[in-house]
Amino acid sequence: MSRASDIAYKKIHSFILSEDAYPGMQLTEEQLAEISGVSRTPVRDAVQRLENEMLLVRSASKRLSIADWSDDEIDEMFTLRGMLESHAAERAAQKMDAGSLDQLRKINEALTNAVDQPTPDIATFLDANRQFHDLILACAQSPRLSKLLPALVEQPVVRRTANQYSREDLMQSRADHEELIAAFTAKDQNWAAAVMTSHIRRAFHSFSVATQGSAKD
Amino acid sequence: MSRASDIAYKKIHSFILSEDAYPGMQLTEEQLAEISGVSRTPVRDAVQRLENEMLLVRSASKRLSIADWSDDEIDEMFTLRGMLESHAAERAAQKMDAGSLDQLRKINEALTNAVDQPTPDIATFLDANRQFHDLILACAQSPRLSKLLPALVEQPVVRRTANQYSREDLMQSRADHEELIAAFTAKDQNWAAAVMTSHIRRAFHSFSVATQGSAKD
DNA sequence: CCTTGTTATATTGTATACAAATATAATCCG
DNA sequence: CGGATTATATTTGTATACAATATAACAAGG
Repeated sequence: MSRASDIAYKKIHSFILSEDAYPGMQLTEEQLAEISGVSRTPVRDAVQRLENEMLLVRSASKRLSIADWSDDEIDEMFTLRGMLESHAAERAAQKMDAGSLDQLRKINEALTNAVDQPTPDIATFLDANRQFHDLILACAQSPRLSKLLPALVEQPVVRRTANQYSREDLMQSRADHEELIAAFTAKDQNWAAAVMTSHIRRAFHSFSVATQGSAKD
Repeated sequence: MSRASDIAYKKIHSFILSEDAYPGMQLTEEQLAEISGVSRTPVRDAVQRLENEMLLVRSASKRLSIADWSDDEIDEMFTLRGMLESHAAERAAQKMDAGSLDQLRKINEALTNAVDQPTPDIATFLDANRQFHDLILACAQSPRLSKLLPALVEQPVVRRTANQYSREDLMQSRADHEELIAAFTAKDQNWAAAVMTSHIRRAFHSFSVATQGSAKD
């Protein structure tokens, strides 16, 4: 992507993740230009991307605000993500080569190390986790999946809850990844798809519990 | 959407469908501005939308061209569309109300009339077909699905082949729609999803036959 | 005091001018 | 003549100024 509009995208994205932002928050393009340090033109490009990812929403009168998802929408999001990532795993199981398998193993080692700390290193865990899923997506070799999935991963949802994941949750994720690798090694599409489905569904329920818990605070 | 960028979107979209355009065709933003009758600014907005729908593609050096899909990509496209539309039908079966059901029936009547001509009225058929699927999508009440699906429907693919559909194909579509209505009436999610899956898969195979045939010409 | 209509203000949308990047053409050297 | 290299032209990217539109503030009438 181009320079300024890319900067704008990143800056706005991380602003949305920051503490200064909140769901439903109203924003103007000029404010975002201020935050990004570029003019409104590239900001509008970035905003359109973020609208597509549904992180930003435009009201009927074209005003911008940060998305605020209902419980039903989040449920739906995980469901769709589960469908598409399972499908990606299915395809990846067919097309995976030895090099990619090796890389998956390495990534999951890094992930394991991040969890195996006195206090788990969440940031590293999340990064390795993303790499793991991205590599599978790449192996699926479907430009369309690669276009659709990012809009469902929704890092904000992930990050806002990951800190509340228990060590058990993290270890289970690690174990799922191991099983995925086994399925890929066996080139077993159905196995890979099934593991991926439960992997995502579990993430959903961890998420639900975590947010319910925080709502009580 | 806004006025000029909306005009640009429509004009460019129909240009891509027109005879003057062909897959892989290189275009400049200025040309598109010329076609649209507006300046490059709203054209760029429209182009980004069309990129998301993967009708336009940007090369590494940011040059624009009309997408040219491989057989594998088209297969994948129908597969994903099948997954998502089935899911939409599943949700719609739960949430469908009497009014919407009525509307579906009316739309399918119009579709039937279009087919029941000495020479089937393809344009009307396609329009009614789109309305039918759009209404189901609306009933599914999932903003995310509504965002993702349009990128998979790819009207160009539909239109380029619809003229080659036989009357039998069209009648079968009509029958599928009737059965969908029945499934919705019975509020049977599984039934609705299954019918939708085969409906899309059939469309895919009609498409494959049609394009293979035209390739022989 | 509420409602409605009007004016002022803020925000988004568009056009244009210019800067940066890229591709194409021309030139030079081997 | 071929290949690299510079020069030119084309194309995309960005900033800014202005136009259109929506919201907010406020005044007048009921």
